[in-house]
Amino acid sequence: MANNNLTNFFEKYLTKDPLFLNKSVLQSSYVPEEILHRESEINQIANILAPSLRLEKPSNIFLYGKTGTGKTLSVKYTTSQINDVAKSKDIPILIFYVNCKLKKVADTEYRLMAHLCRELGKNIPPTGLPTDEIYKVFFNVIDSKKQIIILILDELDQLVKKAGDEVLYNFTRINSELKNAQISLVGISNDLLFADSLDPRIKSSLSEEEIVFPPYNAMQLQQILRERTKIAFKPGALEEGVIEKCSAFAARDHGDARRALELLRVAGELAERENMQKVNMKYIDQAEEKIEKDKVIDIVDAQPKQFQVVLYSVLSLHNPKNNAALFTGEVYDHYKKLCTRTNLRPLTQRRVSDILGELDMMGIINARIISKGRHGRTREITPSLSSTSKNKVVRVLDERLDLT
DNA sequence: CGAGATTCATGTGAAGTATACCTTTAGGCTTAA
DNA sequence: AAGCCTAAAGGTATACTTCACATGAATCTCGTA
Repeated sequence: MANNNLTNFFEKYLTKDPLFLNKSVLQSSYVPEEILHRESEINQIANILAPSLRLEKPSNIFLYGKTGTGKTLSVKYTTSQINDVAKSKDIPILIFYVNCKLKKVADTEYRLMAHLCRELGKNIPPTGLPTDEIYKVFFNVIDSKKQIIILILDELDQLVKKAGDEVLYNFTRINSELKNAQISLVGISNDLLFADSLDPRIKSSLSEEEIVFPPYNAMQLQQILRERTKIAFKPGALEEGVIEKCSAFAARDHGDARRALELLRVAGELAERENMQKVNMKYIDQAEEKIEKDKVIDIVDAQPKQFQVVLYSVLSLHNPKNNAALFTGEVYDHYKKLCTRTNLRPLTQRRVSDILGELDMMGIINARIISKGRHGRTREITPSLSSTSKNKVVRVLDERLDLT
């Protein structure tokens, strides 16, 4: 009879009136027909990249701006237009988009190059080849004919932080060795101070042009949301004031449009699940919470086991009542105990120290290095999670780790 | 009382190791003439 | 004799370990007011 219930459920589900017309419009990968409030930035990018259509190498560009200010969107939009023109006129332009943040895709020099070569149809093993070998492959494929290559490196700061700036140096240098093709780089970073940490030579050649993306304000966010909801939702599916609230939420911290859209989408999903005819305010609050939780859990889930154990150690030692900071030593001791309990070979403190640093970079914990004077130096660690998502993370980790 | 010297608990950089994976090469076996 | 397969050799990237040295403010020491 459980089956009957289910069939019932599904049948009912089908007869239900969906709130959404086209949910994909709210996803961050969606590129709308018209991009609001970014005309001047798009124009600049277009101007800079336009020479590529005449097979001249465009200047390298560096784009800055906080998350969700439309950097990626603007670049993708402009380059896809270029691509269209190039296709129709048979101009040889190759455009690559690489997100350097994705682990296992482009977080080291080798992996970035391997990824690019694979895009070009070459089969590159995940390890084993010398890095210059990969460069050679890349070089040869690219230089096989006259063409312009536009290489977009999103979240470039992540790559440089992990792999150093040599990669960029190689890219800027490679142009002088190419006989036929030319590469231009489009770097995207949401860390405004990032460029200062680069080698000055690299910095000057990489940021021949610079564009800064300012955050959207609440009014602009509202317009953006309105445009998208027209396509995404059934007319009248949103209660009065919902859009305003979403944009206010997102404008509060640095005008993040991606966040506003996600908020709206998740709120809609929650409302639909509860068979509501309209999305009202309370779902936005719920959505806010759900998004944070899901995001963290996705990240945590994708981590290697050792990272999870270290995180688990931090979370279980942490006392939410007094929110006292933890120190590396205690975390490590507890971690070792956890390892024997889960039959895992413990890593050295050296490594755990690095792992804590990486967890900090991911924003799951806060780790600040302090000196306690006579009592040495250590990291001062607190989890940076709301208590609900912390509990959920602990539960997920429990499940993951106890199996062994 | 205050300027240095000391000290502690880790941070951090460099170099080394283990593992997993790659290509190349040489030897041995099979096959076809 | 040519062709194919296999295993060994030689090479690399990555995650981790080992070793050694660096840090930086609380605390101690000791000379001086």
